[in-house]
Amino acid sequence: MHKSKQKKLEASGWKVGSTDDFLGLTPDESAYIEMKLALSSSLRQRRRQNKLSQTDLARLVHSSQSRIAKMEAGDPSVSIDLIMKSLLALGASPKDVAKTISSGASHAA
Amino acid sequence: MHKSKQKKLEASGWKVGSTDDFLGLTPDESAYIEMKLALSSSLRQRRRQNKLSQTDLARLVHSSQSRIAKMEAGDPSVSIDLIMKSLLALGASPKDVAKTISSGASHAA
DNA sequence: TGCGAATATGTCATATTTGATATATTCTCT
DNA sequence: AGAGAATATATCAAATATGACATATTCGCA
Repeated sequence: MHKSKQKKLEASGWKVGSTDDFLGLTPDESAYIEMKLALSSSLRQRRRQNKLSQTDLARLVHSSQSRIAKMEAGDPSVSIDLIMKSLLALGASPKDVAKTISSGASHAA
Repeated sequence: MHKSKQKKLEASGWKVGSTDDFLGLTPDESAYIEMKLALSSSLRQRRRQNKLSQTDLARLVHSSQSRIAKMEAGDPSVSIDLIMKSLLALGASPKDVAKTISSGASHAA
């Protein structure tokens, strides 16, 4: 995770310290963000596979288009809870969720 | 949720009636609760492995003993986000989190 | 190119989650 | 059994997440 990823994170609205090792984030923080981003992109992928617009999905999960957009962007204002609930609503199983998290993880502890 | 999983949960200190025959829960809802309970019991397990009291862990994650207790109880008032962040603070990796979710899941897709 | 649909971005009132605090209950010893 | 630590439960003000909405931007395609 280096320059290119930093850009992504900053672009997503995460406040990122300026220069340090892992972008000024503690290992915990970056692990958390990694999981969240993995889930976010999984959500977009599944929504598209199901041929739904963000508006469609919003109706399905009783939310709004703007919030779906924010989920998929990994916006700091959305909780992992909400992303997970949406994934489940799209037919994902807990095991699917687990796989997503695993695949997003860069290095284990 | 069947025998083997129920045993697992009970072994990690949980009084589990049954999860997915909770009355009136949609599959999504029970899947969500399953994940949450799996993470909850994993938290307790890890905290104990590290020989920390709830008060110790509370200090570690800048929370309070009562909230740790609620996390471990799977209280509806605590988010999965918070449980995950606490797990990471205890040294769990995203892959560990994924494994926990998988092991708590009853039916794959 | 232009038009319409999809998606992104920003704000806001309301709802939920949070840490703190107090207190009750349950464990763990001797 | 009794003391002290650990954990559970309840409540509350403050912080954060939420859906709704308005609007901007990007996309797909004829």
